[in-house]
Amino acid sequence: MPYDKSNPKSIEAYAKRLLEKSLREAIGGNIVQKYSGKGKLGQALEDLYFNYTPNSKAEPDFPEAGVELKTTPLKKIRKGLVSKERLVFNIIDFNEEYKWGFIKSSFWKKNHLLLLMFFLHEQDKLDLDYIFKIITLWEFPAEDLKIIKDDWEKIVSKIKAGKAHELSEGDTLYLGACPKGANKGSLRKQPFSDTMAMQRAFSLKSKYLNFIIERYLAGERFKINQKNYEKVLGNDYNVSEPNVKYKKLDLDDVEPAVKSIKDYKEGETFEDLITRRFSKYYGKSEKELINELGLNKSKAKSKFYLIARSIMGVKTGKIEEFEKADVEMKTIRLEHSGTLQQSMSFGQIQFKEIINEEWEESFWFNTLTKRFFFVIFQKDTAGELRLKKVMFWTMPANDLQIAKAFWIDTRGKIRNDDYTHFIKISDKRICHVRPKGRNSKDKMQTPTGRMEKKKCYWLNSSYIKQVIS
DNA sequence: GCATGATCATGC
DNA sequence: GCATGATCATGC
Repeated sequence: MPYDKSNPKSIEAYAKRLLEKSLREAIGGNIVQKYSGKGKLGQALEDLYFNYTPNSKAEPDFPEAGVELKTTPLKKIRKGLVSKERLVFNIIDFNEEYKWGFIKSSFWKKNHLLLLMFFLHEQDKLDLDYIFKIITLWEFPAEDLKIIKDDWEKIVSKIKAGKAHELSEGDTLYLGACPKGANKGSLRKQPFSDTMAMQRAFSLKSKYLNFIIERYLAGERFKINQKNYEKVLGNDYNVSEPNVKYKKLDLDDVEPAVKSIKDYKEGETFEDLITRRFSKYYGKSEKELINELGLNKSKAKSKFYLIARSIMGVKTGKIEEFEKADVEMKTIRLEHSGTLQQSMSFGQIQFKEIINEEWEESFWFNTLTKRFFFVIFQKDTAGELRLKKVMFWTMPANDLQIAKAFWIDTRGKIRNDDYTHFIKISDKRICHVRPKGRNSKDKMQTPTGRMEKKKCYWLNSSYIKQVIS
């Protein structure tokens, strides 16, 4: 064997020979037909390159080394290379996963040490011809692992409560429970309820992967037990990396809100900690906040973000945890009476895209299954906005079904070239369609080639009011 | 007072 | 130039 199967560094070094190559180039000759087609790259690698039989066992792919092999696609954007999709781990066995703690969980047993192999996905290429761009061992930094463990606990607590059918990716921050299976409709039994639940797998959010990518491109390398590994490394495995110039990912500067594990109080989750930091400022007016936090008289648009960021302990750039978890922060302003000043707007409806979308891949589904962070202000009797409270939130499964019906209706209207009968706020269906553009002449092309006023997705103010009360 | 349409301001 | 968050204007 060209590598030491009990030595993670050796496995990594051998894997790195694939950098800037495709599997076909590395192996040469004919490749057995059974490994063509979507999703077969990982299996082909295991069988043809690492020479072991692919398995779907509970243990890692390289059991002696405790290493789990993961292949995952990159895509090119203007800034460089980013993750194309979430990284999917093992399927969650609802009937087993809750029985033991995190350390003994199927997730941790299998995935505590990953060999990540990122390849560049290109249209019209077969899997075997994708070029590997990033190959690295990966284990989670302690600060991230804390959040991942809490995420796992949250998923398991929902199973224990007989609510596996209500799981959503937006329940958690880094480790998600994503839909998995043929047409995403595969149903599984759960132990504490008779309701069938959608089959789900553990997954890492695509945004989280971008941070792994960036750290790698910035030159950070896998460091655990380096000395121990180096002692047993023979020259055979000492493969230097090809001299390839990567463009460093130009992600925005980020700073973590939690600087150290020690920031947590006993039993606290990340969300508890953030809420605690905000609660000290409840009741303060906008002006008081700006003064106390020592902020410059802020520009109107980013004012609320700057206040929130500062309370969280982040001085410049963006909030790292929120970026990784793809948390959507929204400011909500309430009248003194408690009603919302306005409904909540989201992205534009892409007329040409929505007609070809399926619900679980749609823009609206992906938006609503995010984790939200609401920062809520309310006007006092003098009309001054004061911080009322903050909350993390994800749309409950029942409401998501209403949003789905709304989305199907909207897609249908656009398919029928009907732009005048969208669901309105007065229909009280949680969400509605409303115009939003530079002005009424700001238009977008329809699938039929006409031009129509730009529209966007909204959540009804009355719905948000009910959610936050 | 609310629904609906429209537009402004900012930053990428 | 355009998307996005914020906000305004009008009419029922």
